[in-house]
Parts: sequence; C-alpha cells; structure tokens
Amino acid sequence: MRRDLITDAAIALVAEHGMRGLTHRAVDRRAGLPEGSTSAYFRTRKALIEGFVARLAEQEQQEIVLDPTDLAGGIARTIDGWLVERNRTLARYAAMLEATHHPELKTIMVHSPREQATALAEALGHEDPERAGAHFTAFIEGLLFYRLVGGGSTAGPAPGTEESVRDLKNAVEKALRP
Amino acid sequence: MRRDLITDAAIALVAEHGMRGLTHRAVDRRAGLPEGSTSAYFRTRKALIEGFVARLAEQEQQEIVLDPTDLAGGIARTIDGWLVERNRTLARYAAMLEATHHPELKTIMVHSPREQATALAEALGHEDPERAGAHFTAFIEGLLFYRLVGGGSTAGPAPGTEESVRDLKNAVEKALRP
DNA sequence: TAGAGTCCTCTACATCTGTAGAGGAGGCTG
DNA sequence: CAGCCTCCTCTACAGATGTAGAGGACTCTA
Repeated sequence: MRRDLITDAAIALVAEHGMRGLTHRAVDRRAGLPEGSTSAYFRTRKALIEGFVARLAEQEQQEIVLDPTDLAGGIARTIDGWLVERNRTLARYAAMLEATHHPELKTIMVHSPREQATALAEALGHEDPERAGAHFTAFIEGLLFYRLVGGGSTAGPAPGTEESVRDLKNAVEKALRP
Repeated sequence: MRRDLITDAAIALVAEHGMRGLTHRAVDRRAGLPEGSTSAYFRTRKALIEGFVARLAEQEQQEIVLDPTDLAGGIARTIDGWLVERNRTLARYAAMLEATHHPELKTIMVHSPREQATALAEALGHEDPERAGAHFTAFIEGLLFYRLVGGGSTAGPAPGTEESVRDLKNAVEKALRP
C-alpha cells in the first residue's frame, strides 16, 4: 500500500537525518515516488508526523510474549531486537522528543509495555509494584537509549550477537530482583 | 557576552520546538537581537549546532560532588535538578539524538558521569565495575528520560519537590546495590 | 460503452532558510 | 587628529519547504 510505503520512508528519514530531514519532498525521493505523492497523502507536515508515528505504534503493537522460566532472557532478547531495528528505535526516540512540544502525539503512542511491567513487578512480589514497574521500565529505556545513542564508542557489544544478549540479560536480572 | 546570549537562546529554542526550530533567524528573535546577529557569529547551521552543544557541555562540566554518607540522596538530588532544568535536559537529549547522524558532536559532549559511575561501582565493591557503572549510568539516564518525556501523565511526582527526590532516591538505592 | 468516482502526478506560489558580503559605528593606537 | 580594526547591522539571493489545486489515468458500475 502506498500509504505505508510513505510512512516507512518517513521513519527511515527521521532515523537517519532527524526530524529536520522529514520533508514532503524528501519522503517522495526516499520512497522512490514522484514528487507530490507525500503531499497528496499527508497534506500538512503535522499530518505527516502523525502518520509516521501511528505507523511506528502499529508496528510495535504486538504484546511481548515472555517465557516464565527465562524472564530475563526473554526481555534481554526483546531489547536486543530493538537495538537491531536501529532505525525504528531511533525514530521512536525522535517521536517521543517531538511529543514534548506536540502533545497530540502522546495519544498515538500508547505505552503498553508500562502496564506489562507493573504486572510483572506484582508477580515477582515487589512491594509497590506500580513504582517498581515504572523503575523497571525506566531502566530498560535507559539501557536501550544508552546503547543506541549514548556512550559513544563504549556502548557495549554489537547488537544481535549472543554477547549482547548476555550482557543485557545480566542487567535485566539485576533490575528484576525484588 | 553576545555569544552566550545566542547559544542560550538556541538551547531554549531546541528544547521548546525541537531541532527543527533552530534557525538563525529564530535565534535572533528569541535572543532579542537584530536579524543577522546569529548568522554573524555562527555562519553555518552546523557551527550553530556545535556552538549550542558546546555551551551545554560547558554548563554541565562541573563534577558532581557527593556526600559519601548519603550517596543515593545526593544522586537523587542531582537527577531532580536535571528535571527542574527541563529545557537544558531536553536540549541535551535532542543533541544526543543529533549526534547520531553528526558524529563530531560526540567529541564535544564528553560524558564524564560515566567514569564517575565506574569509580563509584568500584568503591561499592561490584565485581566488574566497568559494566556495573555502565548499567548504573543507563539506569539514571532512563529514569531521567522517562520522567522527562516518557510515560505521559504517569510520569511521577513533580520535579523539585521532596517527594520527587524521595522517589528518585528509592530508585537509586536499588540500582546501587551490588 | 458512457459516466462517475478515485487515485495519482504535476505545477504553482508565498514563505522560510542558509549563507554571503557591504558597509557603518565606535574604540584604540600612533 | 588620522588611520585602522573589531564588532555589529542590514540587505541580497538562490534554493528548499509547506500547501494548494488543476487535470489526467484508471477503475468500477450500470
């Protein structure tokens, strides 16, 4: 579908050149479509932004399924997956920052992982699971952010490798302890 | 100094409107200077970006001094301070994202907290302090990011309050445990 | 096959943006 | 005082950008 072609190109652009790289014509070029296509589907820039954010949300909608006998491992593999999907994750961060001065975007980006984390904390017997879940989510977010954009060269093992998963699992285990 | 006036206006702009809001003329207006001023001090946009990032780095250069008898409390207060300085912290995140497709910026943003964290982990008797320090830094970063831009309404207590510091301290204590 | 409706491409235009340089005001040096 | 230098303001301009609408190609229905 043409619409998805456009939003996907927008995501790639935002990841590679930041929000500033997101222009109607740049999307046209990137998607290999004739000039004006993006403008026809998303007349205003705001619509274009909302479009690509909705696409992001749509792609990440699927619930994270975890094996109870290897919780930390499963979570670690999920995080590693996000690192591998570098572009999508970078675009998501750009969108979150954008949502700061563009609140409508928050409605689109429902943050389901958050509730899952609370439930998890409850199951693990944390007192105050709400708070523990929030902290856990923050930790995950931080790990991801740090490995993706922070730290420079010392950002840890290459994503997608067993070593990366092992390192992440080690961190997750620590964070899961009650 | 005029130069600082300009970079400070740039920081505010980036925080409030994102990287896209950073244009020479917008900085002029924001700083209350005549048109062309920003362009005179930072001829290219790249120079302007490097200028404001350098200013950010300069302002955060001071080492974080910690009271050994209340480590977690001190760190919590530091984080809370970053939350209060919302604009500066938001601008820093924008800059980090920017550094992703603009590597020269990484040179400017030397990340001294990182080494401090490693030293701290070592002092606290973690085996593998390097890794523990990295994880700790990631956790802090995540807490900060989550409370600043993530989570929407459930982003926790208002920054600057005692409750905020208490909540952060609780999280930091957990993260500091070997 | 005619007509209606949809989807797409192209072109237009006001505005904004990056970048450059001319030239003036004011201070410092001799 | 004359000359020079630095700092600043103003104006210019090519190119990019957001947004709009005209009109063509194509598809579906009767």
